[in-house]
Amino acid sequence: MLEKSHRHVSCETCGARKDSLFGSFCEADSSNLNEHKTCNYFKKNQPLFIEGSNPRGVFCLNEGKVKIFTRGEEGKEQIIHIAKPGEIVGFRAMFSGEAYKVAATTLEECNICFINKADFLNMVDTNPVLRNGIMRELSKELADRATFITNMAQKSVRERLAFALVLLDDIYSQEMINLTREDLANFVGTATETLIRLLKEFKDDHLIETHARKIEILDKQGLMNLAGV
Amino acid sequence: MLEKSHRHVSCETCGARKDSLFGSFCEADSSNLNEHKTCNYFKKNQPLFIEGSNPRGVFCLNEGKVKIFTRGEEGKEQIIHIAKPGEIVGFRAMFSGEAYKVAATTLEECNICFINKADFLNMVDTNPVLRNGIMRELSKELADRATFITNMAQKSVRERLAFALVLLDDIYSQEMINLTREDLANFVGTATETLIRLLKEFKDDHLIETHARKIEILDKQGLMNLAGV
DNA sequence: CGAGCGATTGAAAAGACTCAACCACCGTGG
DNA sequence: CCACGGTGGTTGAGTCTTTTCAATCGCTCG
Repeated sequence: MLEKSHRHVSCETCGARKDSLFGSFCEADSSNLNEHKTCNYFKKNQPLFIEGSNPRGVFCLNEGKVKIFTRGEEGKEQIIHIAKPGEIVGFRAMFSGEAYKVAATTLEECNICFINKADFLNMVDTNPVLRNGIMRELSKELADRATFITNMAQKSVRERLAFALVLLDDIYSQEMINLTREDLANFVGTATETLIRLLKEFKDDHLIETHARKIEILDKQGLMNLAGV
Repeated sequence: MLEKSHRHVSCETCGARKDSLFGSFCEADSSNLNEHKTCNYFKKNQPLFIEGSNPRGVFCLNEGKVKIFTRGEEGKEQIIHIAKPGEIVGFRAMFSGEAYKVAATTLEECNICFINKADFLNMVDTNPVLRNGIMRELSKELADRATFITNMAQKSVRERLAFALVLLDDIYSQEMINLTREDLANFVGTATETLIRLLKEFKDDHLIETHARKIEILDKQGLMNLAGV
């Protein structure tokens, strides 16, 4: 469990690192990275950065989950992505030379390391493997977002919810999906009331079960069929 | 006007190049590029590449426009982007190591140069300015697509159409917007019939005028207000 | 001149949203 | 220990947007 305070993690032994963009780092690279990062504890619902602010560096998730979102006209959040341990958050804005167009906020208590912009860019410049990994990651996400757009445009809310639950099941892997109904609605792109009604239908169809706010997936294949994947 | 056949363009003198990712190329770079590219004529509605195929290189638009799209379940197109002269199409898939997740098809007669994958990647490897330009471009598009997703999720069809017309007015700059109603509907993310009805409303409100299929923007600011930008 | 595609219109149905009220859980402070 | 306030979750009813289906029109191409 997470201590309610700053906890120092060493990059050399960090379990999340091997799944990350830094996964290929040799020992020297890792120890260099370790010297340039700081390690921070974040409370639940604490922002990493907000829209319009200027990027100062990147965040490497060691423990906990973070939502990435934009806001529509009336301030309603649209969640674009939910990042899990091992993911680097905020590196896109390192290259665009612009302020953040998205915001990031913790969904749980988190342990997150921070790497300064200059240090990060320096690593990218000097490490071709890291650089290629980043370019691959950027490209893949671009493709993911094209699919996301198509889903939003062409699928019904029911289909999108089924799709979202399948995605979230992977992100939450061992645990159960644990989001407020509002966050889930903002991920699916619908009203909270509509979301709740559909969840009930899914329960009636034995696709899921709810335990308070947590959602247990009973029939992943059924959800995938419903989502049309 | 475009000749109905292959037309050779030299990179050194290409007008579209200076707006492109190759815009910063010095003379030596340009002439190197020129030696590695081929120049091709494309008919209207001719595919550059389709979903699922393997990337062989990148396409540099010299003249004409190209739609980039994915397909939903029933094969319905969702247009993600419309590329204009100066844009490089298909470079995302160069880095992902995967097959194309999107497809590209010409909307008009086009003159398009092709650069082989190996040559392109070699340029990226050896030219830091080009590389940084690409990383900046990838990052910006990622942000654009986040906005796109939010628009799809939160705006009404009317707002999305207004927004789309403003975007298209920039893309078509000097000319009038010239798309089939179906393509426009697939860009906005709606049914063709709905699109036509809304266009009529916009005409009644003196926001636009139609000349056969072409759309003339009369009140861009009015459209922007409607779109909520 | 006819075929066929793209554009347009009408009517009905469905999906989703809004608004309003109510419930349930949780932590706080008395 | 319990009442209180607040947030998050749930339900109902009515409305509106958007889609669907069907039919018609009009232009272009062979």
